[in-house]
Amino acid sequence: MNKLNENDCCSGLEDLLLPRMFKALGDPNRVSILIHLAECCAPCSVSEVADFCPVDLSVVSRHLAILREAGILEAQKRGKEVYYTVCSQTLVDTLRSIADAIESCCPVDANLEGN
Amino acid sequence: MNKLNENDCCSGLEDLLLPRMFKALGDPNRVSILIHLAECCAPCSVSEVADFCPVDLSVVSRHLAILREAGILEAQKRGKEVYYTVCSQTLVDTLRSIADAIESCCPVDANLEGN
DNA sequence: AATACATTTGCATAATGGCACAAACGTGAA
DNA sequence: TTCACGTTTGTGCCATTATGCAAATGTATT
Repeated sequence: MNKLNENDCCSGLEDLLLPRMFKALGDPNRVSILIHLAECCAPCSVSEVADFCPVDLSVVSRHLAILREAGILEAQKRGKEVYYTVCSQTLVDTLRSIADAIESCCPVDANLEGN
Repeated sequence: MNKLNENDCCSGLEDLLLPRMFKALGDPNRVSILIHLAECCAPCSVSEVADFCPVDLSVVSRHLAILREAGILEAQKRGKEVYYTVCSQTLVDTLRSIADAIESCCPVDANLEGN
């Protein structure tokens, strides 16, 4: 009858579920930018990304910055242009770590059958 | 030199990166609610969750509804109370699917070494 | 039916976020 | 230096959202 058994199995979750990262992925335009960059498989400049986005170039620039600050994208300046790429390894590792933490905490999906 | 090789490797990403889900995880209070429910490992009523949240009970009720509509939580009514639990299996599967899709698209983290 | 309790919903307010436009900044070339 | 180009930043507008409080709803008990 341990109704509130606060085990610390999900201790890592607090460090993984960073609102900044999810906030960055909470906007449709940013998601489509991310997908575009992932499909591109090559660094894209701000202007190139903007060609695929229905919003102003300045807005795209801000979206890219938000994704970069969230650790989802990486930026590299080459001359006048700034090229963005997906931090795929970081992103993949983070997502899997979150999945592992949740799984280890709530093993068999012990959902609403209790009590 | 295929600068814009639009391969469809990440085709599944569009169906996985749903803004509603990430928007739900983009709020600090909702994240802490989720972590609390995960640590609880047992269904929690709205009032129980509210005891751990600095905001009003009505706000907690709304947060729980948002997480439920995002497919992150599950609700079950028992008498006067509503018990929430984490849809851990769904959540874990979704996160791993996203990770797999990104990984298969951008294999070795082919980041900023191109060109 | 009347009451008590848990939750949800209506409403107003303050904060945040996305957007376009214009101006500023940085960089390379003439 | 002057210029053109790519990007970022300032600003204002509008939509969305988080919040608290009060009222309404639902549910079991008396």
